[in-house]
Amino acid sequence: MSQGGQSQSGQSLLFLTDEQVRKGIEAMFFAYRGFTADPDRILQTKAYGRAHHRAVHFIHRSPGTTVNNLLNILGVTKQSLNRVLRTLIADGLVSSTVGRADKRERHLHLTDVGAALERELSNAQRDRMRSAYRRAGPEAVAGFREVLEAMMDEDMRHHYVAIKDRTD
Amino acid sequence: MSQGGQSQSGQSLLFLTDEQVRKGIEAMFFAYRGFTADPDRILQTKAYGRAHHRAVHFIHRSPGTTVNNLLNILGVTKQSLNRVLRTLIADGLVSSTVGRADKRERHLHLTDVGAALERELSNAQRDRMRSAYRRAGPEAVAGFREVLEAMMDEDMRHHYVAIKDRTD
DNA sequence: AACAATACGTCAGCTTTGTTGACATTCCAA
DNA sequence: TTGGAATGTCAACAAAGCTGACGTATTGTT
Repeated sequence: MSQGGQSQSGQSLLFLTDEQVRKGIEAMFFAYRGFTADPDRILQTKAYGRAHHRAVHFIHRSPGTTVNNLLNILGVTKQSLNRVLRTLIADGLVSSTVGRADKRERHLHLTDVGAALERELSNAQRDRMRSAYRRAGPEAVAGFREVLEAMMDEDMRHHYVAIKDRTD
Repeated sequence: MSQGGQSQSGQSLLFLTDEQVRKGIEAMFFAYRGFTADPDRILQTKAYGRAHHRAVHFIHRSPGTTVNNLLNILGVTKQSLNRVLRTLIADGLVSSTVGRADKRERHLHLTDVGAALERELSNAQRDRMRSAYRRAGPEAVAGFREVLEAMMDEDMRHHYVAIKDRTD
């Protein structure tokens, strides 16, 4: 099942050798570092962290979303998210309004200041993504997305597809 | 520069709209969670964390590597890495031997027990990667890798390519 | 031989971001 | 109407990153 044996099994399966797969793993590791590097640099100057970025991103993405919904998307505990939301609300980047139908829920929106931060972070991250896309070309990008989608957990793919459908 | 305007600019640039790029960003986020989910589950049962996984992975990858070299690859401080290495060495998963040529250096190797853990973690992560590769197909995989490489920081691409050359 | 630089380890203390546990409020269904 | 489920908040703790300071052994330079 290891290196040597598989190299003889024809070209169509070559890309599935352990070595090839492991290289994909490392590519994922190094690329994710680059992926977060630019926003991280910006956040550091503002006493916020990656968790704040994620919250701001998905609130921008789905305005009026509830805490619970955000929880499911981000995959963290509500206590962990709450700490982040608390500072964002205190700093006036996010507004939390009691639900009309269900008063237990809080609906989250970005304020103008919050939207400005979101844009700054997005732009930095998008620039890198865009330049990677340009260098790799459209077909590579299609493959990139296909593999990423196949790599997600079922439930997350659902979130991703839901989002995709809403805005495509 | 936003959604509406770009959709008219011809098919060859369509994939560069803000929306398309943002979707790539979210794909990256969700996929990375899937990417680490399986090893994380295993690690949790053994009182180790993702940091231990990374150390074990790269020691397996480059047997005999020095602490300093590992530091550069992982992009963390020596204090942070040291905490992890200390427990791995104490638990008998990693051996640290004084360098022959330069006695200041410590060369790191996995013990049999360490190699066994590495295999267990790798297998879990590779299984997911392999199945994603299968579902997406060879061309998608090539594109996947191209985009990831283009997304890395320069210095990290160097590490990645160096590794790639050694084993291809 | 003396001195600076390098490689590694460690201590102390702080930050971010994850966790569990306890609790208040609100809604809904028996 | 009352008890359970759901939503959200507060408190305390853990993992893993960080900076800064320092000690020791070794190497390289002058």
